[in-house]
Amino acid sequence: MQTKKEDTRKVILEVSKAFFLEKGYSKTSMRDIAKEANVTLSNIYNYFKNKDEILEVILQPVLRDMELMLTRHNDPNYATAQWFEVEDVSEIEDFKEYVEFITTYREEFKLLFYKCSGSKYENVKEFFIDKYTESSRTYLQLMKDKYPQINKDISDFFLHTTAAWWVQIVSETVSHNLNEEQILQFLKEYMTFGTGGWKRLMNL
Amino acid sequence: MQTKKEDTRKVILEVSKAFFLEKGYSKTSMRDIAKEANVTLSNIYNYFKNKDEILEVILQPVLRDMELMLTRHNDPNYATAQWFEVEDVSEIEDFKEYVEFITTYREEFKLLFYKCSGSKYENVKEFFIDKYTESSRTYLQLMKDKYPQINKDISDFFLHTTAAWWVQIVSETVSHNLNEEQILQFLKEYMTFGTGGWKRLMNL
Amino acid sequence: MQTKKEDTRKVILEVSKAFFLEKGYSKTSMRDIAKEANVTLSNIYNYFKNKDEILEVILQPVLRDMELMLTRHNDPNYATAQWFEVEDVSEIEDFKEYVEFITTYREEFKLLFYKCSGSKYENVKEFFIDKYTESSRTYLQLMKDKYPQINKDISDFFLHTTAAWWVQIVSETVSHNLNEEQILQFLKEYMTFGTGGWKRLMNL
Amino acid sequence: MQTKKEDTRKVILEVSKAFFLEKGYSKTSMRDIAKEANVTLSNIYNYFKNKDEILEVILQPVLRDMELMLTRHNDPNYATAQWFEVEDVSEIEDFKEYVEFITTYREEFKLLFYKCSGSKYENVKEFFIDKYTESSRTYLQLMKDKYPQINKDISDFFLHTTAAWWVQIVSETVSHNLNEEQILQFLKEYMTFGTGGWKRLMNL
DNA sequence: TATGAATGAGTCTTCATTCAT
DNA sequence: CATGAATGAAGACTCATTCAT
Repeated sequence: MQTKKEDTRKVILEVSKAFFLEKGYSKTSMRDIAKEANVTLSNIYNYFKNKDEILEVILQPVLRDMELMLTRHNDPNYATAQWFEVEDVSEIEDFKEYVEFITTYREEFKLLFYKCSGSKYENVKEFFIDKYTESSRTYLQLMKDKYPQINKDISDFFLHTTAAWWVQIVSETVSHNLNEEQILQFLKEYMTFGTGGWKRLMNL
Repeated sequence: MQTKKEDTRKVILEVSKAFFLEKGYSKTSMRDIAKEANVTLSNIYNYFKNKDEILEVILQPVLRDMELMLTRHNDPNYATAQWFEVEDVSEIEDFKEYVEFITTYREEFKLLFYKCSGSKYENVKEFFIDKYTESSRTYLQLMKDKYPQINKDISDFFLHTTAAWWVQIVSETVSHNLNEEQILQFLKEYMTFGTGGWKRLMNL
Repeated sequence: MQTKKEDTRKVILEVSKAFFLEKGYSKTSMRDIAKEANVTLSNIYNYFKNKDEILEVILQPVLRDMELMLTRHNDPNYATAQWFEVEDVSEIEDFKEYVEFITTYREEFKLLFYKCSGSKYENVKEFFIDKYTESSRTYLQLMKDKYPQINKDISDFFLHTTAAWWVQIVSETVSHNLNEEQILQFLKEYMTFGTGGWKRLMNL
Repeated sequence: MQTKKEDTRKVILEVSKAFFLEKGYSKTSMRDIAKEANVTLSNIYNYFKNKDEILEVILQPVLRDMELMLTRHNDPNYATAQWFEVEDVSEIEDFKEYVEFITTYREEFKLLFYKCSGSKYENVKEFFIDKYTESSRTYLQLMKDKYPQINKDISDFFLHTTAAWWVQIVSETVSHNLNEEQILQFLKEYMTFGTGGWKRLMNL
């Protein structure tokens, strides 16, 4: 039976994703994929130039949306409106967006954070943390402008650390298969803790 | 000419450590090590029974001391005396111990946290996080006994998350090559932030 | 130029068989096979999953037919009709089957009985002897029912020993390259000797 | 502590024997031996020129005595006095010698028959069978001279086969750890069976 | 005699990738 | 698009043996 080109491609991707999630990138062989996808080994190379590219294609969507999200959150207009001014944490708007994001890309995140050692993405975590740190830095600057009495000596490393915490949270939310409700409950705790922490640290 | 056994052993260990740090455990081959150490491949096996054992020997000291530290910190007497009752964060005693620990084992930590996928240690991080979560849980229980008005609904996942944060911090302190002073400054921020956060979260 | 898959496979099998017969299983290396078969070492693994499987494929037919033969001969109806009731030994029916069996699988038997130490078949001889002993035991029981005056004290070890003799005979028939005629002559002697022996031993 | 030369040698031999029996010749490494014998690996080579020689020394006594026994039994005077003229099998003289021989060299026989594949002795069985066949041939010739009416057409292969049976028996007696009594009982069965067989085969 | 150190040729096996058809 | 066949470099590990001291 003849399969349409796009179908084959899709099957390869699905099978690869499943294997990567199950055994990890480097412990999945092209042969594994070929066999499970009912495709000849060599035919895979008609669709993807190598093993790395398969992973690349799989991760492309998350990475793109992540990028988008991060740049959007770096927008000054967006940034200042938030967080530690809030009393009732559940009011915060972008919770929903965040939760949806996580649940949409659950598997891709797992892949990204736990299963791609050996590939060129094995240091993605660092990359995101750096991006997020950058984002926090900008935000903090805005805060300083707005509230001049603020503690000015927050180290870059501390920012880095909170960013890392955040990324860690995303990856664990995903790996522990938290459902939407659990995520929301957790986020409240996290925000409560976070606002308390930031306020004290900033002498607000 | 006869090289003293301990010399060769040391060279192998040093070379291995360097390679592991540079390229990661699984991308370092026994041949790499042999060549760089000016030793025949097979001779390595006169010193270590396999690749894993090399890593084991390298990591043994950190792991032992880490274990010691963790069990000591799990002592209830020790646990309650700390943290968010403190006003001036810099008073806290074991900062020094912690800092020394990190600086002593800088490279081993890097190895442990970033470079040993493919070895039997690839899940140490999870292991430590779990240990630490357990430790936090105990601590929280003690707090609840002491302050009955405390917020009782802190989720286990949140505890897990803070534990992960902490482990993350250790690993980053190390990977960013923070010097003692920087670590100390950071720790103060961290404690300040943390006490603020916990107090708010617990309605203290 | 593309060789047909079955050709290469066949060549590998033939070369392997020849080597195994010549040097034994464990002293034949995959390299030996590859070189002699004009195939890359790794290409062998496209046909067989490991060294053991090569031997397995070579021996499969004999083992299957052997199994068949043994189960068929364990049939009670079959068993009692035979042997020491016969006066003229050459009447016995299944001589032909047996002889054909041996001549068909001459080389495989050699392999099986003399050349596969180190492989998972290294204890086949014991296996067959045990099967055959079991078979003899059943047969003897039937005889006891039929001829109550029979000597009842034949030790299990003796049965084992005759079974071993039989298996030994098969393996030697093969290793000495006896032709059909020689086998037949021998079988007559064997039957004559055997009936004489059993009759005396059983007081018949 | 200084060990006397002969002691070391003895220890090496004992340990080797134990290992060979346990794991087989080729799966026992010189290192295994050295470690267990508390001797340095290289020191073994001061006592034996290589691995094969160790086995050689271990097997030397059995082989020598076996040789002696075989040549003695080939003596015409000795040969004719025996076997199928006897009515009560238990009268036969050399049973005791045989049994003692087996029990004395039990372990060496095990080694010889089951555990030395990979060594130069891996075909000892064939060697013994051939010797024994030769012996039977001589004996048969003597019989023919004495009883002219004897069936003259006993094939060499049949002789070979009975020789093989005999050797097989020795090896199994040993591997099944039969005690003296069991050996004796078995020998009676064997002789009874054998005389019955030979008489019928020879038309006596 | 004894030792510690070292060696080199060897084992089987894996895998991403290429190439002619 | 698809296939079957093949490849080469690499992987970890083993082991009898030698050599300088």
